[in-house]
Amino acid sequence: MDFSFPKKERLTSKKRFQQLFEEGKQLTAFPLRMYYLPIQSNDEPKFKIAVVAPKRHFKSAVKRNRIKRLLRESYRHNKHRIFNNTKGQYALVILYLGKEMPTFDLVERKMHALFKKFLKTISDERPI
RNA sequence: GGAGCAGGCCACCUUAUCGCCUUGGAGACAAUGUUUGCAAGGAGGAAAGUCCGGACACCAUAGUGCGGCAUAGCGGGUAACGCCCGUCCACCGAAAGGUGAGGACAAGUGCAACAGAAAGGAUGUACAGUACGGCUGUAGUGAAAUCAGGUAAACUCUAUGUGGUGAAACGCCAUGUAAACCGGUAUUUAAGGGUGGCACGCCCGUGCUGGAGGGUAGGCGGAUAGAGGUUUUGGGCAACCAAAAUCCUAGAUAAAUGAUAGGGCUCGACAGAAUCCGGCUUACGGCCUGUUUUAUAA
Repeated sequence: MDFSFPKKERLTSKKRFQQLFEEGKQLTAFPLRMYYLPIQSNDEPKFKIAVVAPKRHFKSAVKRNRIKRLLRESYRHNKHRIFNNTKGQYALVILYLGKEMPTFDLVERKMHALFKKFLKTISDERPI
């Protein structure tokens, strides 16, 4: 299984970010929230993703870094779950809504739940 | 040992697995990019606050004068400083030691509780002296009573310094339509306008000519080898300076340096580079050295 997380799979365009928050749909598995939006691009990978820890809740840069690392790590371990079961390309943002520092275990469990929801919603949206 | 004072050092370690960023050289695709595996490197003492000082870049809204602002014993260090070192003085402390808006009241203006006749255009009372002039001395209140009085973290004056903006600066490339955009040159300074608080000045015009511009948060440069670190020698009380040898030590851009599992110990605080340096300030765990004082209680 591919556990890598190269730069190409990251969401880096500011334009995309704006678009995602304005037009994207959201799913929540507290304390995680996902924004997603289908995209069309030939030379880009299946998913482009970014993680966010708001400054509002965590003033310390060290804590924000820690949360983002946990989220990235969790995504990296679990991305095969959505890679292998979807068609089309998506841009994703995963937001941490909580106000307390999470443990890795909690983030893992919530990430599973979030992906499950995501897969279900995607297949419902796609009448074949 | 207790209570202080000064200075220095460290910033959990380690193994495995899975990952991230940069650089180097190798292979493949193929044209300077993608990809595969390899090697090396990968946050701080404060990276923080953005409070001072510079480097660098751009802008006549950049110049000149006034104003404003900053600094303030004396001497030295430095690229520079409001920083650092030495030293005098004042204050705090039993001491080690610490603190410091420490220039000028002999330019002008203002202010001064209580006490006191009177507090800044002085001169009342008593006594004594007398050149008989509120002229001299003493007493009395007060921190201070005519003395070149005190006070400038009072206005003020003196000396020195000071343009503004800030890497989202700035330069280049790509995409792409016309005038507006920029440079050169000729000519005119009339009205009006712009301009960091004011004045002067400066800029804005038109013709010709050459180049290509606006908008875009695409890419590259700026951008990491530097007022650099370490050691030795020499100079200096010191801050620091000079010479030689040696080392290369993050460079991201929605932003890398991590996650999990095991082991160990003294059980890990504050905290994450963003153009780069020198300081200051604030947050904070631990260890060591020197030194002052106290005590013989365990």
